Amino acid sequence: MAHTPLSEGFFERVARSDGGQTDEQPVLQVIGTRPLNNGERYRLLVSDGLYCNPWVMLATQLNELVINKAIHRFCVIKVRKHICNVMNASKNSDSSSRKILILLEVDVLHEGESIGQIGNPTQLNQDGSVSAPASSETTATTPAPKPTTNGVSGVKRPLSSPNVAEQPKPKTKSHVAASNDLSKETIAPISFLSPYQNNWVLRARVTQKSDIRTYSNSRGEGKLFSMTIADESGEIRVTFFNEGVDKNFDNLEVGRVYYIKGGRLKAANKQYSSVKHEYEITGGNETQIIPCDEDTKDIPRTSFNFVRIKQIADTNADAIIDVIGVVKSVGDATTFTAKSSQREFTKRELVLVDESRAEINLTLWGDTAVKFEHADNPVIAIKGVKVSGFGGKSLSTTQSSSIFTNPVDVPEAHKLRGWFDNGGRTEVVEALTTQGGSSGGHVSGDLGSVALAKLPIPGTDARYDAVLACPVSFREANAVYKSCSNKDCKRKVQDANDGTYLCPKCNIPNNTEFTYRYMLNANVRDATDGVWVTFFDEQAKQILGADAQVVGQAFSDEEESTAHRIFQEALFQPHLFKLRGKMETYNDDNRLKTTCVTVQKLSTDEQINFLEKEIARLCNKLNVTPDS
DNA sequence: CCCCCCCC
Repeated sequence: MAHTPLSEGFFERVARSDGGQTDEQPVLQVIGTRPLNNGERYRLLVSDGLYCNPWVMLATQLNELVINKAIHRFCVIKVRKHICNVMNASKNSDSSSRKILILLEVDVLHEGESIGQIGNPTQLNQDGSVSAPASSETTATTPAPKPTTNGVSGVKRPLSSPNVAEQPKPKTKSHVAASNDLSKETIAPISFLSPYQNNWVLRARVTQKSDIRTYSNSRGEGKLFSMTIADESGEIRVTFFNEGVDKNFDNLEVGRVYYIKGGRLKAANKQYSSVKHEYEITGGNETQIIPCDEDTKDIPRTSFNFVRIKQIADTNADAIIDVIGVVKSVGDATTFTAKSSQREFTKRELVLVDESRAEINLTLWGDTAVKFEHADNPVIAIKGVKVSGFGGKSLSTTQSSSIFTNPVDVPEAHKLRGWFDNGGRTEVVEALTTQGGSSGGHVSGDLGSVALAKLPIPGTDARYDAVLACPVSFREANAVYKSCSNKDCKRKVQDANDGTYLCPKCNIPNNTEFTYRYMLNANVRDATDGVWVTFFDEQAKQILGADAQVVGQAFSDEEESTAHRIFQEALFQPHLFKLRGKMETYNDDNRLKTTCVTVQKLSTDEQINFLEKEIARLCNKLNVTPDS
């Protein structure tokens, strides 16, 4: 079948050019495709008729072409736009630099089936170089390449075209290097790593390094640290244990480039890491790490996968993500004792904001919390921070989080700096974390209005809603009850009508004492609706401004008017109520029961602030910008 | 081989 002629010799011209850039728009044939990182991007085996080049990647925006099979085996393409990434294995050895072509714009000229393979192309050298003019097919006289078990680069793993991939490759350069000179070995791109390859050597920058952590479990105890390394192709997490910690921790520096050879690959558990790679490396005795002090400009300095703050609203709790934001406010470091474990903790709360018009609370822990003293609104980038469901959504550092303050190599940091200093500072944005959170449990659903707080809850979980509302009516008569006088017992006592009160729980005989406590039903209303809410002692006392003893005594003394005045004065006072909604079955009826968890009296400024944030939230939801 | 990461 007739087809457009291939641009014969194109790969040879690329190989022989400086930097690999040509002005050509070559016509090429795709011999095979292979997904990398679970289809995150595609690597192609491509022929120009004379040479077959495995170092071709499809730009991710063109993934669709492979997925919908527009690009498949033996199809002929015209490359409208491409770039060439040169990865230097060694500065002093041009022949060992590898040129990776990334196809940016592609037209598919012919489907593949009816064409078949065009010509009999020769595989390029493993480092992407050309040994001899393709016209002189003298491959038999050139030294054989290292056996494919070498696996240095991933080339040996057949793409979808074994007949081509397994052809003997012409080779002029030996890749057997002295073990202490990794720089002479062929370098594998990180994104190509898989457990099916051995003997790889990476040239990668350490972009993040954790502290050393010890652990103790049923299998014993030990210590470990992990780091993220990156090259132009991607990033991967590397973990060292025990002796590996002693051997490597002090020698590894964040920001520096190393040759790394040897280590076991295993599936990465995404649950614990934000690093984008299907696998991770476990270092062992065989692992060699040697600093690369040559020109390393080609290796990226950072490897973040930032999630915009607004996007965290839709991110599951417990996810580990990378975040960048301006520190809008910094709390003090505080130390407290956890009730459950009696252990002492130090934490510090920050508020992070970004251009997505959203802000979120971030809790730092331990040493990180103590040392974080930046009052001047720095930009911080965090690699590996945990999303928490507390108070809506919040963030919490873990021992493997790394914080980069005002990072110079992160373009987003400069953009954020500019945004914050030119108006962002005073912009009203949506708060993903309700101030102070709710008292435990998980928060879901919308925050902000009584109408939303009244919606039934599917399932059995509780829902927490923060509303700015006023009490408009009280059930005064049943506002207080006589409770057990025992400290911390809130049970209602039975009045024996002989001056003694029996608590069914504490069972103190002939107890003449009791304590008045509130269990107050109030109708709480905002512009959207009203809802009946139960207030227990502490919260009721806050809105009424009087102890239950005062109200109880007034009722008991038949001075209802005294009690009534207390209720009257509490009407229509705006508060920020945290409401807890839970479905309850009552007479076969499934209805929402609402109790008040916290009460906060708001100043006028605070009320305005709350309403502005609520407007910002709604605008974010509708994707509109509020008129100022 | 970790992966607990804390509290309201």
